[in-house]
Amino acid sequence: MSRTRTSIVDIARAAGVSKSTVSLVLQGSPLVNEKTREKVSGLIRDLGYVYNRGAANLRQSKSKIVGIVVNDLTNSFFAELAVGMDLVVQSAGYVQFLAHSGESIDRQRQVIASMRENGIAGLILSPARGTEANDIKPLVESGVPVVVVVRNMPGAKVSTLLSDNYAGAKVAVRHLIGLGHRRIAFIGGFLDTAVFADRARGYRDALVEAAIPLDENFIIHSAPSRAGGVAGVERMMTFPRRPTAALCFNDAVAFGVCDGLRANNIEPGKGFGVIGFDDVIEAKTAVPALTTVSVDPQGMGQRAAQLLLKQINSGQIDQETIVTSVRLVVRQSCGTPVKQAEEIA
Amino acid sequence: MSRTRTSIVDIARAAGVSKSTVSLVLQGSPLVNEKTREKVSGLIRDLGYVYNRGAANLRQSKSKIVGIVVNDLTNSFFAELAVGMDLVVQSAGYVQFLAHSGESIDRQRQVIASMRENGIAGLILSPARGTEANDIKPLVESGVPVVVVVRNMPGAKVSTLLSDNYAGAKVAVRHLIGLGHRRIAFIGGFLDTAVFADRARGYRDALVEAAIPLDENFIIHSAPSRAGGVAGVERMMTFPRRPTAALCFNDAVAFGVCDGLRANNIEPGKGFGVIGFDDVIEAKTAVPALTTVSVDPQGMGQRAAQLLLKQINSGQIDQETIVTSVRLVVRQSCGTPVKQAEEIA
DNA sequence: TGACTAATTTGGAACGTTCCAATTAAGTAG
DNA sequence: CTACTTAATTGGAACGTTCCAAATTAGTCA
Repeated sequence: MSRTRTSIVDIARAAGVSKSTVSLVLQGSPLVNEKTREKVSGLIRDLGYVYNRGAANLRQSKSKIVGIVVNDLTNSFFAELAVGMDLVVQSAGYVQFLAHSGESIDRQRQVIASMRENGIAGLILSPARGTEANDIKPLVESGVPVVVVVRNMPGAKVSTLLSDNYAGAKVAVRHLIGLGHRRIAFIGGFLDTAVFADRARGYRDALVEAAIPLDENFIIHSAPSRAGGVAGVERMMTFPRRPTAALCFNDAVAFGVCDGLRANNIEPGKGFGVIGFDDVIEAKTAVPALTTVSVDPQGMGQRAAQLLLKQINSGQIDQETIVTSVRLVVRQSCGTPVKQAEEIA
Repeated sequence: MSRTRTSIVDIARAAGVSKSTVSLVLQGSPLVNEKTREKVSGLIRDLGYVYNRGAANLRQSKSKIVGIVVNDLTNSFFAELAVGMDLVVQSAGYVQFLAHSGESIDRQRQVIASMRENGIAGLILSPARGTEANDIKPLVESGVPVVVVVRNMPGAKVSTLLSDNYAGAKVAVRHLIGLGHRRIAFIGGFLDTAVFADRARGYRDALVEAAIPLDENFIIHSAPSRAGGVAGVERMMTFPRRPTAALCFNDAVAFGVCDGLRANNIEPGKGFGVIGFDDVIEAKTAVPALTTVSVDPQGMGQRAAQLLLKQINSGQIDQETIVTSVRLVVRQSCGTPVKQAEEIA
């Protein structure tokens, strides 16, 4: 029950050696004699010493901490994204501050400031809606590498990791067209985001490509959540000539759409084709299993973290934009046979 | 593009004042003259000074960082739990290290060690399966307050926040019995957890209470996930005399059970009653809306964080165990009318 | 043995704060 | 003007590391 935690000099004193030597041992330096190393290591164990990384950080003015701010942790897409980051960050010997902005810009600003005070070596940001380049400008200018994921932030001098939303939407709609659908809706998503714009563009272009006239009513925006999907179906049901299939903004919306359809006695996959976007874990086990554009959130999180760590370690903060490719995973929510192999986009 | 970040002495020099004064300003001390305060504050803004909390922590040997380790962030129950904690932790001016153990004890041990080196003021742990009191003993003994949530850890000298799993299961089963069900299954969960034990006990006792003979086969354990729910139904379908309703280990399992039922052409809520546990966000919007035992994960996270902060601030680490009450939220997955009000347990 | 090289070890200074005791400045009462 | 109180300000030590230049010890060769 020692009141004050034992430090490097306590170890030094106990070992009859200088604090510098203990420090060398801690760093695994080859300069220290095998005998003394053993003695010191033993004492470190016995005295229950715990390294004070804060002190080290101060001295070296660098840290082994990265910040991660995610707009919505309760959305499994982002949760998985975070888990992917967690994985590589931990394994690289770093820890994360991981915070949830809840789509609040204020909150996001606050938490980034707080992380900055605590000395992060880098930041991964999945920005809240409406985030501007200015919001992270001071951080960026102070030389801390920043990686923006999922949503892009025009004007920000940072690296960005996006999924190929345009291509994904396009291939999904093509798939529906290939199955004979002509009246295809696009459901969910806020129109003020770049992600929405890209996916909607892919949707439109695929229709144009097949010479299918575009009905702007068929683009139904709503919250990008399960509830939003249900709401979208409600709206859709009021149309005189209803769509026969829908590409959904994301998987959450797609699940909501399935729920909504059932509430209207339409069985998803039978009377109506549903395609999601993201491929969250549940997409595979849901009934019907969801045909969706796989973004591999966990993999994306990993790549983002790797990108950040690369920049941290190299001291090089170049601003590359990486667009990761996506693939359509065909399952059962469009009524296609179960046995069909997963197709590559 | 200054290479070295500006510090308190830079401000002091610029203001023609001593670093001590600047420090006082930073702390909002009433001792400093209004004029100098203004001058200093102005320079702090202009020079883009950012407070180095690490240095302060070193001096004061305390920190404004708490650690949170969660066993599975991809499970929305835990994600919401984390969000609740995030909320109160941030608002109290703290930041969190938030990590995902993925049910790996090794990982958990590692990450806790790492957090310790980085100097956390307290830890909230939702332990990985099989965690032992020993795993956090050194931390606890060094005087860092620890709050364990959701799963309890016998033998650990820490505060614990649990939901009333026993009562929740009991009231749920009573509800099913009240609806006329006699053959009721309990699906999902690993049998080596205390949570499982408590819920199963509630299940059993409710049956006993109604003088319904217990069929041990009806306790079907499987992974506490959506996939586990599907698997549970598969098993159940092989029984000669099948249950007519099920209490599920958690909502994820319940959703899986619904999926599995549909795959067998049974409509949940019509031919079969389903009750979940937790009341995650999606429970309300799913179709059928899930009748479930509401644990209010977000609220629970908040309470856990409050408990921790209380201990941090008071320096008092008493080990209280709080069992939060739960309530049955009746929705549509047992076929009860939509209009029925939510009942209090 | 002496001189030289290689292998270890070691004092401080430094990182950016806080905090205490002490100093200086400004009022105030006699 | 002195003595005293109150208001502001300040230097320096301390927190636990790292890092550098320098010192010590051991080893080797002639």
